[in-house]
Amino acid sequence: MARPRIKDVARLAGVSEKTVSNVLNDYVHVSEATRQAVRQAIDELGYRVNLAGRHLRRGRTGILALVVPGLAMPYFGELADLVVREAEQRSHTVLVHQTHGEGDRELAALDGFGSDFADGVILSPLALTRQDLRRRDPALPVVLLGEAVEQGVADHVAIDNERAAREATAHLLALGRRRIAVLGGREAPGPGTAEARTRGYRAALAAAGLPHDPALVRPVPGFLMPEGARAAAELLGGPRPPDALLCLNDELALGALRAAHEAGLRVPRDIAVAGFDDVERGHFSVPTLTTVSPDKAALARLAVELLLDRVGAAQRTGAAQRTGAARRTGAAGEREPEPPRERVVPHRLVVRESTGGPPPGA
Amino acid sequence: MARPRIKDVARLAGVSEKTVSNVLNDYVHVSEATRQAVRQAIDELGYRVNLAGRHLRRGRTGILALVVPGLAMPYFGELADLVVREAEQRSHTVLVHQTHGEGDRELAALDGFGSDFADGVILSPLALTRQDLRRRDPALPVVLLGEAVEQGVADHVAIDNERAAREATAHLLALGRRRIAVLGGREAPGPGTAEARTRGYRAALAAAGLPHDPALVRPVPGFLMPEGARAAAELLGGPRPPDALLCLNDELALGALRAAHEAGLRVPRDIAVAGFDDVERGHFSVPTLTTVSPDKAALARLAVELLLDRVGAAQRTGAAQRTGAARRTGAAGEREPEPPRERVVPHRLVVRESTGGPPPGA
DNA sequence: AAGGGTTTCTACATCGATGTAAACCTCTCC
DNA sequence: GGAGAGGTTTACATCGATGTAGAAACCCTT
Repeated sequence: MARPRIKDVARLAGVSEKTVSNVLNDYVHVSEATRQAVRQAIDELGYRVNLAGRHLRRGRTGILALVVPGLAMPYFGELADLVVREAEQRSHTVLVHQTHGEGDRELAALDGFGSDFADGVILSPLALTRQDLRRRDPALPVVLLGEAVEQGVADHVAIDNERAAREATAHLLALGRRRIAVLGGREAPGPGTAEARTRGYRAALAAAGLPHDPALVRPVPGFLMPEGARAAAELLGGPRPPDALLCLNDELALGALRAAHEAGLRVPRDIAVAGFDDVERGHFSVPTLTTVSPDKAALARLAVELLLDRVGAAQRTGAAQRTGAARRTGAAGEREPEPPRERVVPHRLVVRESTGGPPPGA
Repeated sequence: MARPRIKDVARLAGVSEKTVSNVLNDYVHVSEATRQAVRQAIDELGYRVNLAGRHLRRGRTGILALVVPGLAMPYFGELADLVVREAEQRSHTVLVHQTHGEGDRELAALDGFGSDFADGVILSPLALTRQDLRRRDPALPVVLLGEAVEQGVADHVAIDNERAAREATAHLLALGRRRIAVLGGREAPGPGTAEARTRGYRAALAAAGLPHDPALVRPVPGFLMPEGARAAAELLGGPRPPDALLCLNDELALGALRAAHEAGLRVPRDIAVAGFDDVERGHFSVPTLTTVSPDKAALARLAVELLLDRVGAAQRTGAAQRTGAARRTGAAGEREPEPPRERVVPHRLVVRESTGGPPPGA
């Protein structure tokens, strides 16, 4: 009637509970005969292991937390899709949290719920500082996406943002554009996706021997479409309008396309527009969007891979620390953790109509 | 050093473990003095309850599963955003699963992992049959979104799809359009979002005394942008092209806008386009998109509300069945479950440029 | 001051699965 | 034939929190 327990399976198969557990966990020293008997009892009862019990005993949940600004943003929706698939392939489940860009929520992910439910956290931070990351519970495996923080504090996966921005800017320059604005750009030094991309932009300008006009670097608070539309409208309606917009994500770029349309400008004739992220809508916008396309699948794969690797390591030392044996001998689990790893994911510039690329059919 | 347990708090505060537990759970009969002492010990040690232990004991995880076709689809991304927020407000966490429209994955959500991790499941099914739902474990609380299955099998939240489609069609008719195609339409009888919307479409035609041309009902496999583009291209390039496209979601509609553009047609002059879902992208497309806007926040709120209500009920009976008391008296927990509830969420037709609405600034 | 009723608190068992250590086999080989 | 090796199985303790039942402390009443 009620959901069967290991005890019930054991009784039916005429063996001990531990033997059932051994079968469940593919322990080698179980005779074929017993294994069969247990398997049959399991099938007969429709037994499925209870994760609460296993979790309590093992200290692992099989859940990974994915912490992103928001699923309503297509880039993160697409990314979450891939992370969920990837985790699934490795028999893990994904718990999604949204930060809405708020720093304390990012923090909470690191020491709050993170360790409660999840074996590890994949975090796409916007506001975290280096300090925050230093102060985190070192027992919780973390992988960072994007580059909102300095390197060397945790495993980290991202594209080479500076190079990508340089290439995109160079592409616009090669089209003959000379006043290129950066939507979402930020001049501040140090880490941060926006900062890195802005550096790449300036490097490209410098390489072309062009002067830098600070008025063309336009920060935005949230990297959303409305902000892109507004910022673009202001720039395009201003005294010395740009002839190209390098938008630091596709949301901003799609907003900018709309703004250009409303301003009665033709894209790319009057104004060229490029973005970052290669979200699917950019393939179908009018015009289609030139963009820096990160290898999102690789990003997701690497993030999950690095994380599970850490989880495994934490498990091994943690388990050792816990067992009586290790406790007795003392020094067992005190291995130093591996140093943080950096992984760079490939990207490519996809040229579409918004910077003079061919129509999709061509 | 290691993470503190209730035992440690109890020792430090000089009380029993149960008293600590009582403080943690706001049990009333704890003197103010002890409460303070325990609180202080908790703070001092930085204690946080271990969810594995609690889960095992209580039989509840505080996790809700959200099962959708895919997060890469903006509608489900936006919906997931809202569900996560809503669950958070009620101190629950959301686990996301993707079905990619595959029926067995939807099934797995109902009897597989669903009950493993989650207290309940919010499911947006595409392929499930009534049978599938009947056969599910009745102990697992489920709320269905959209209308892929007949009513009466589980709690269910959706807009009135038939009426919505009727209104949208009526709007197109009022513009003078006479050949209205349905992208994603399906003529099959019975349940299903596409079927309901197609019925609404036909009802509107009938009400206007117009004939029905089956060639104008164009099914699509996955409701994605490329499919919308392709289907629209074929219709628009066909022998008797339509003068309006009722697209059964915004993805299809955005794809159709692109196809119209490539066919050299002006929207809405040559062809009017309307969608469903009101994804944010439609506010910024060129032209902006007329769409049926469901009250997504209400959808998310109701779904979580209904689900938690069921979870609470299941908990009460389940708990009763488990305790010695109930087991002895026998008949305690055998209350019949509440019958399935239907909730209709409001929607409205938002008229934008793609059917002749005003530009956003106006 | 005894009795009845609360409040406050604790000892213990329990949720389900698995690690440990040791018992029990079976077989080999001297 | 008995020691030894190694495979197979089991009893028991354990992970951390909480429900139960009842003891202990307290309060009020008559």
